[in-house]
Amino acid sequence: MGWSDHESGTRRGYHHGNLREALIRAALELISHKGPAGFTFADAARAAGVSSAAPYRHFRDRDALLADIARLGFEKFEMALAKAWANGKPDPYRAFDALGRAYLTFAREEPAYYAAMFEAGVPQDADPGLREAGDRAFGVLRKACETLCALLPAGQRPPALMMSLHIWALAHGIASLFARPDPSRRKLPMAPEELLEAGLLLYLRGLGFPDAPARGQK
Amino acid sequence: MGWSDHESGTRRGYHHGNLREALIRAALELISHKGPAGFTFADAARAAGVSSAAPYRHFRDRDALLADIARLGFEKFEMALAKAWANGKPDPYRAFDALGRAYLTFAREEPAYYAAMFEAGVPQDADPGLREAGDRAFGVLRKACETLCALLPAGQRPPALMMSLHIWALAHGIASLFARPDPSRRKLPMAPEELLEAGLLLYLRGLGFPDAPARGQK
DNA sequence: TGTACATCAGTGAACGCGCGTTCACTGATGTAC
DNA sequence: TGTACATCAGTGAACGCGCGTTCACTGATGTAC
Repeated sequence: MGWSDHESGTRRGYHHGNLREALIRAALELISHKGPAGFTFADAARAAGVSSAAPYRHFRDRDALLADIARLGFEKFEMALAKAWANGKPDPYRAFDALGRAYLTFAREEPAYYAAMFEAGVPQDADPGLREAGDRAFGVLRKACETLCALLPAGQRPPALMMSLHIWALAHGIASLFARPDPSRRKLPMAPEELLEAGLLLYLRGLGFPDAPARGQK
Repeated sequence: MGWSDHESGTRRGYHHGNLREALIRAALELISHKGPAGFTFADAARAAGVSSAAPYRHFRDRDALLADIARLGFEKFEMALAKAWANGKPDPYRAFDALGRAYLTFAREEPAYYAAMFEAGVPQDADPGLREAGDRAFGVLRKACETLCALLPAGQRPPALMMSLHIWALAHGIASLFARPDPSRRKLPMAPEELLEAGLLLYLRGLGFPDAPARGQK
């Protein structure tokens, strides 16, 4: 033990220097291996290389740590979705497709964040800013739906809020049933991304959007 | 304690007589209040009014109890879905709508079963028959999709498997995001049932099914 | 119908364990002068 | 530049608690004869 790198999250001397972040990283690691219910405050302290009393300097209790992880997760999620959406570039349909893929990629590559955000049962008001962070992430999806809706002739535009809730539910359903690295997930005869893409395509068609081959002709 | 009713799950004398069922009921009660992670074997024993060693006569451990609950849940779920589908009566569209409603009703009214089935992380092979029970429940959905697909002209029929996976994901997404009695659920500007119904309608339209008003004319 | 006996499904005491939490403490850091 | 001091972020020992699990046991039930 002893002296070691600041960024790795391990000890640096008597003062850790970065314990808050180290605890979060340790908790993420534990959650991704054992589920959100399968980690304890003591576990996180041990993994960070500090005594079991040290975490209390940074978090009121285990729930506060989980809520913080959920909030951070929504912030990262928002960034990932916004990057994929890319303000609707190169065109709204392609950007929308990328958004869907980004959703599943996040769920698969950040299962610990995803679990803290959606499955750990963290109350929405557990952390000031948790709900806001969640709303901002959802906002990216909603903005994308608004942009798409605006492509339809006025009078044929569906409510963007309803549309974004449908998309969110479909993506979340696919992510939690089929795209999680978890022993309880279901097997699938196709990639989750393909399933989502096909679902989005059909849903958009139902809303009156032109089919993909027809888009180029516009 | 002493003598009491057999069916209520409480004691009847030295021998409980119905302990296995009583433990399951106690666990369901605990899960619905504290989540699948929030109950212990000892809790269940206490709630059933027996010593903490008694459950070992009926279940290998906590996980075996949870797996049994998940299996029972899938069996009840299958029955609820099959009843709603009613073999496609009075007509496939109406039956399909009822199926969607039944999905959300189950998730809302049996949150403990639903959590054990989908959120407790119970491995698919934890219990002989767990996967089979899940497959049978899914089978109802798939059968309904096949029936609907058969209404379309040959050559325009989507793969029923893909269709049923989309429906399942959408229903599960709505159920777990919006329809659970849980402090972490999101608020919604409409009833989950309406959201699902609208989503199904749009999805079916995307697949080429005629709109609802047009169906009566067929 | 009665008796002996096997089996079953409970008891309750005990154990080790790890968690959450508190506490007085102490080493390290930053700052006023 | 040095010194005194306040503050911060850790330690480690201790505690009570409840869980999981085992064990010898015992009361109740069912059955053979």
